[in-house]
Amino acid sequence: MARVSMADVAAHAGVSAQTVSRVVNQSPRVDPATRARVEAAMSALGYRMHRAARALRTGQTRTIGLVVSTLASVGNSRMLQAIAEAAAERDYALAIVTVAGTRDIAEAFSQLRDQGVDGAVVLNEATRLARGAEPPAGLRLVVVDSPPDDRFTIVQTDHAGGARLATRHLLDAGHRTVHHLAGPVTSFASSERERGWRQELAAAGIDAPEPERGDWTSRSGYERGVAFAAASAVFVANDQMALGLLRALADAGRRVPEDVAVVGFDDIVDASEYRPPLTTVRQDFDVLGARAVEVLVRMIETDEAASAQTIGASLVVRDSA
Amino acid sequence: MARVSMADVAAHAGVSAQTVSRVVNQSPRVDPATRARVEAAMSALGYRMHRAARALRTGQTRTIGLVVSTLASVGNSRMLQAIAEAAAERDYALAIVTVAGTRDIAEAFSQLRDQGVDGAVVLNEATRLARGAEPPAGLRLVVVDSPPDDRFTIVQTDHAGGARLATRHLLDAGHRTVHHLAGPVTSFASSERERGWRQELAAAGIDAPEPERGDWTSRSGYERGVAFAAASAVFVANDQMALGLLRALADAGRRVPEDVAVVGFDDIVDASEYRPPLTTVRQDFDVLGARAVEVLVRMIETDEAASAQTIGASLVVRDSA
DNA sequence: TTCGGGCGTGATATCGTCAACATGACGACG
DNA sequence: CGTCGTCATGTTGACGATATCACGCCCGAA
Repeated sequence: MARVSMADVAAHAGVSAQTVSRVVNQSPRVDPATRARVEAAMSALGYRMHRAARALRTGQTRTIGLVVSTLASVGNSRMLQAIAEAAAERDYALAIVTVAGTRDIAEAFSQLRDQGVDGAVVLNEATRLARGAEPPAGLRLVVVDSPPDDRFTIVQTDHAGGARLATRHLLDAGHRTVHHLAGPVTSFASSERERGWRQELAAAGIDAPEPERGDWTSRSGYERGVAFAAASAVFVANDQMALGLLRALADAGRRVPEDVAVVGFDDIVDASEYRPPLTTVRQDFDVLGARAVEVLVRMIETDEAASAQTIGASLVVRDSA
Repeated sequence: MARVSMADVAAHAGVSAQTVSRVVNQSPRVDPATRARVEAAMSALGYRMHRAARALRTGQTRTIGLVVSTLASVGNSRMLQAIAEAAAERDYALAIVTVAGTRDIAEAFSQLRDQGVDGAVVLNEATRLARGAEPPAGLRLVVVDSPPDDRFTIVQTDHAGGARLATRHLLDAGHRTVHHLAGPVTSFASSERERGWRQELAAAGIDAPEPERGDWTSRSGYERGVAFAAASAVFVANDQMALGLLRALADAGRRVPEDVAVVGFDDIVDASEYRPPLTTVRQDFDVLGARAVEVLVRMIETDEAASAQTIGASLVVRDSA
């Protein structure tokens, strides 16, 4: 019943433990016949690597951390799933660290260091990162959606480009201007989307109206929604706020899309069942998550810096605009 | 820059490494003065435990695994967050393992074993668990929402009770019967909710109409929704399907709640912004997740079996019924 | 023939921690 | 006053893997 170690496998195969190690680590310096014998012994005994032992010796845990503030946002959940799968594919374990209200980013870093992760993906903490704690030296970091920063590598959606697509779509439909319900000022994604919206309006020679600002939740979309009762076109910074806005507009007796056109951002799964089905900008969370892991693992294994990656966003036209 | 080990702390404090170990592990057999000296040395040098080394020696990784099939469901995301926080509070690391299409539960167990977790929480895999792989011997398991099974401990919401609340609410409003849009047959939560609905109807002497069946997604709610155009009251097995149903009813020219009353299940954050705001049964995901971790950690640390736990559900009355 | 070098393999030391046993000091008790 | 128990602390070895060096062997070049 005891655990099977390399020594057991070695004895069974009539070789030394070191040779077993070489087989496990795919060293080329092993005779094919020996390799086969060792592999047979491994499966006969049901050998499994002892990660802790390897970690102790090599200093690498083959674990990546994920720092996330909230999973209430549908996007974060989707990314988490993509990240979990990408990590598993590469045989890395995934350790989750949450950053809740009082527990701040510094504490998250400390937790990562304690757990000895080889690197970490950070979701949505750009501003806190910038303000707050210095990441522990030597911890490789990939941050999703962050302003440029040379302490880590960035992977992001082309928020501004997506916002331009949305704004353009509304302008092309003949609206004289496009209003905006933005996300919180602390969010990089939010400010990028706002920037794209301004750019596209500017390109059309239109003065941007003052945006409203929510906190990503559908409730805030509803609360800010009254401000748009007189608008004819609104670009909303995410789908969940768009949901609230749709209700606010209905309350105000405005029909969508006849009286007001609405475009969201994210394309979360439920967006197609909003009333009306929401025209929105699709973020490819799966690619984003997979890419973040890919970049991080490359940084860990080659010890080279990686350059920033931007993933395109596309417009999904449904009925709300 | 090298890592600070117990030996370094010991040298700094003028004691042996074993004494440092005793301080770290809160052994009572340490003189208070010595303890203070060691603690001072630890903070002076910035000592951190090396988890891998401890794991190698003790055989315990102080890590719990979380097996989850999908995070697309809002409930799972919420639970994950609660679990992450509860684990961090107890100084356990959390490792995520996903069970995607082809990668089945057996593979998840194998992954857990490789990672050497001390125990695991399994979300929503009751049926696969029952059918499929035997969990590795010695792996302590807490399963959320599962039929009784003596191989693991169960933590669950009182789905049936919640469903009865919903059904009762509709009957009390004067509806002659209550239709049901159920979840997939493979889901324990779904069958429990269906059971509660049937019970409450039976208690009122009403024959249960044949339920429709979706797959938890809002899209399936819309697709099955047409079947309820003639209904006057519908209990939907989760909020996301209710969203789709609301759209289907609107398409059919039916007003909610005037023509049809709808009650959902879960109380996800967006439910209050559905049109109309959704009356639904609230599951306390935070408590559920926290309880799962609490039970699991107790099982790990005391090596005793724990009994099943059921968390109550409550009705949140809004405008849809 | 001799020597250098590549190749497959083995022996040994070590990563940081903790379990088990050892030690020395001191006080209680008969 | 000798013996024994308790307490604080130290010493040793082992957990399972791998880095490093060392060893034979065989082949080709000098």
